[in-house]
Amino acid sequence: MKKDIKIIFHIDLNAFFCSCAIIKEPYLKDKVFVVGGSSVAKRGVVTAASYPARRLGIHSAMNINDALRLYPKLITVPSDFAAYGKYSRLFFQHLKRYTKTILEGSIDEAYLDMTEWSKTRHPLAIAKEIQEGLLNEHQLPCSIGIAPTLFLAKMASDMQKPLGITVLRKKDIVEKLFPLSIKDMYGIGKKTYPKLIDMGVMTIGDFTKQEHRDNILGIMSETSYQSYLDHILGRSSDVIDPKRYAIPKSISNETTLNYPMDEPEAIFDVIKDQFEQTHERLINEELVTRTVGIRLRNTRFESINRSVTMNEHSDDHDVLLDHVESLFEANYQGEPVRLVGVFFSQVLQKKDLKEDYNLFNWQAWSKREQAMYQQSKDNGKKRTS
DNA sequence: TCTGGGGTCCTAGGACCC
DNA sequence: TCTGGGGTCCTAGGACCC
Repeated sequence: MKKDIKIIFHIDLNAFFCSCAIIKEPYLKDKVFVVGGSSVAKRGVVTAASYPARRLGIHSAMNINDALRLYPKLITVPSDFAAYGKYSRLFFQHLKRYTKTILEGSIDEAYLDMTEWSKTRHPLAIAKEIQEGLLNEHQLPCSIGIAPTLFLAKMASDMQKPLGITVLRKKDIVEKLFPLSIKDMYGIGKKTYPKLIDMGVMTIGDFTKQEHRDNILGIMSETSYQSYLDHILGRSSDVIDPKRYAIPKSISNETTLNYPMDEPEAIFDVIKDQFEQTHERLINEELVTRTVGIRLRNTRFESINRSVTMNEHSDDHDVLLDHVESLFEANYQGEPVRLVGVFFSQVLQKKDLKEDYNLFNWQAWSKREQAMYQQSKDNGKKRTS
C-alpha cells in the first residue's frame, strides 16, 4: 500500500532577534547592526547579525571585537529576552490559525503539518499568505520550507533567505539537496565538518556514496550514519508531536564571571545566585527535578559538570540547595573559574508526579513485597467477608 | 583570537542485578 | 572459584543548534 505523502512546512523567522530590535527601534532597519555583546566592555559575542551586517562577513558567535574590526561603525544593541518571548508567542499564535499540529522547533522556528489544508488549497498559496501575514501584521520576516519530512522542510527553509519559499519534493533531492556543502546539513558542525572534508566528502550527495561509507563509520556510529542517510533520502520522520518540546527535560542558569575568581566563598555566592534563578523557574513552571548539578569552567575553557540524582523528584529549595553546596565543596579544587552554573535535569511537571511515583514505587518493590501486599489484601477480603 | 547562555541528544564506562 | 551476557541506571563529556 502506498504511504500518504505529508506536507510539512518549516517556518523560520529571519534574523529574529534583529527583527525584534527593529520593531522597538525602527531606525535600525537596513542598518549594519548586531544584537549581543556585554555590558562589560571588550567581552561577548554576536548573538544575531542584521542582513546588512552579514553581507560584511559578520555572523553570530563572532567575537564583538572581531566584528568591530570588520566594520568600526557597527551598531550594537543589547539582548531583550522579554521582547523575544513576546514576539515568539505572537508568532505561534498566528500559526495556530492554520493548524494545531505545530511543533515549536525553537523560539523562532515552527513545523506545521499542512497535509489537510493542502487538499483544498495550493501549498505555495498558503505559504505566501502566512509569510505576508507575519510580515504585515507583526513585522516578522520569515522563510518557509515545504517538504514531505521535518528534516527536508528544515533544509528547504534554509535555501532561500530572507523571505523565501522553497519546495523540496523527494524527486528534487538529487538536484537541490545533493549539491549543498556538507557543512550546511543540519547536525554537521564545526568538529565533524573538517573530518568529512578530509575524506573527500564535500557535499551532501557525497555523504550518500557507498565509497565513503567505511571512512565515515570511522568518525561516527552506525546509528548516526544511518540516521543521516534516512534524513537526506526523505526516509525520516514526518510526524509532528506538539508535546515533544513542550516540557523541558532540563533547566539551567550559567554566567561568565567578569574576571576569573578563586575565592571559594565568593564563587559560591555566584553559584547560589544561579541556583535561586533556576529554582525560581522550577517553581514558576510547576516542575520538579531529580538530578541537581553544578558546572565550573576554568580559564582554559574546560568545563566540568558534577551532579547527583536523588531517589525522588523534588522542588524543595533547601534540599536542592544542600546538594548544590555539597557538590561545590566536594569538587572545587581552588583553580580560578571563569564560569559557573547550576542545572536541573530529569525534570518533570509536578502534576505528573503522582502517577509516576506510584508506578515507580510498585515496580521498586521486590517480588516478595508484592506477594506480601497481595496476600494482605486477600486476608483483608477474608476478614470482611 | 578568544570564545554568551540556554537547550537537546548521543556515547561510553562503571556499578549493580539477574 | 571463576565465570558469561544482558539490561538498567547513573555520571561525565562532547557535538550540535538557536
